[in-house]
Amino acid sequence: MPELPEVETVRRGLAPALEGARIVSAVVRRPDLRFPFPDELKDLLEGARITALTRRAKYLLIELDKGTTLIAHLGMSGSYRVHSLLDHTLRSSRDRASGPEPAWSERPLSDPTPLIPGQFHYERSTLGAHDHLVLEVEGGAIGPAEVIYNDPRRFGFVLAAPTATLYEHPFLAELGPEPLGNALTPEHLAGRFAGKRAPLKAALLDQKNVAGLGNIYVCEALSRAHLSPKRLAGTLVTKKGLPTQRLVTLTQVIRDVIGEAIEAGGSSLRDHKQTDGSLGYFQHSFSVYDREHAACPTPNCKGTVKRIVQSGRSTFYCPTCQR
DNA sequence: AAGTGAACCTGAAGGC
DNA sequence: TGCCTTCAGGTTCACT
Repeated sequence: MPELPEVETVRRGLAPALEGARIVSAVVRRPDLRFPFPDELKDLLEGARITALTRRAKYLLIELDKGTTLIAHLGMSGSYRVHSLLDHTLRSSRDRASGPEPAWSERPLSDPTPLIPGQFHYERSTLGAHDHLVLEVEGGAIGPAEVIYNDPRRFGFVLAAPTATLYEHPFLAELGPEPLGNALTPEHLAGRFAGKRAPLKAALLDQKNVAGLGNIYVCEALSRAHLSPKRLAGTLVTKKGLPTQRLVTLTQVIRDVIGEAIEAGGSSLRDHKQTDGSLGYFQHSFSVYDREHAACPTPNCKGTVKRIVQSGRSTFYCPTCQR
């Protein structure tokens, strides 16, 4: 699922449950995802307080008060869901304000001890085969809750790194600038692209050049910039190593696309849901992604969106107006 | 050195 | 219905 806007949406969805919360229990339901889980992950998590929940590129960074930060990646199919364990009365009054009653279970836990004195504790959500990590937390903004990581394809992972040297971790050290940060400039990209013979599609997917773009948003950015995904990256740099006007435009549309997608809650393909079960809606704004044979959305362009394969992945673009 | 393709997994969708 | 193929929002590794 996840490119930068989707991961940022996940982060925002998890923050009310996790930030400032204490992890009451952790269940690790298999020994590994793409990589083995850290040794004693369960012991590391249980009793820890989450002091910050941030994001870098497509990585979620879960900072614990033990001097350790978890580096979590969603791979292609990872998702989190949050299941409130709040008292029935509290949930009812809150949910009445914003929609229909949710179908939570009212059966009490086998352990009748209330999580918080005076509150009733409801049954945990039913777990499926691909629910790999289950955290029970309390003390975040929404109170007691379960946070469950699901990942059918298991391309995602959770690693632990010392907080003090977090950004020296191999997965973070070489990342390019955040698309919405000040470090992403036409000059930066000119420096990265100069002399490069890789097609723009591949150059923008390379996380060392700019962080957080994936197949969707590269296609969308190139469409808006009217640049062919097959054009060589080096052609956007002058002989003196300066950005061309086209590269200035490309830099701006990357910001625009990513910013708009975050505001829309990301893109929901194949029924992917946010942490609260709702859907992002940026997919309705796609210009070209997954729109093969559709009319090109560029004003006055009579072209048709075409699908090609570049380095084994689908690229969607309009050959008429993207040059 | 840099650039391309295969590999890692499961599940959904489409063709026959 | 069922079987087969293809494809999927990512990343790393092994080859030219």
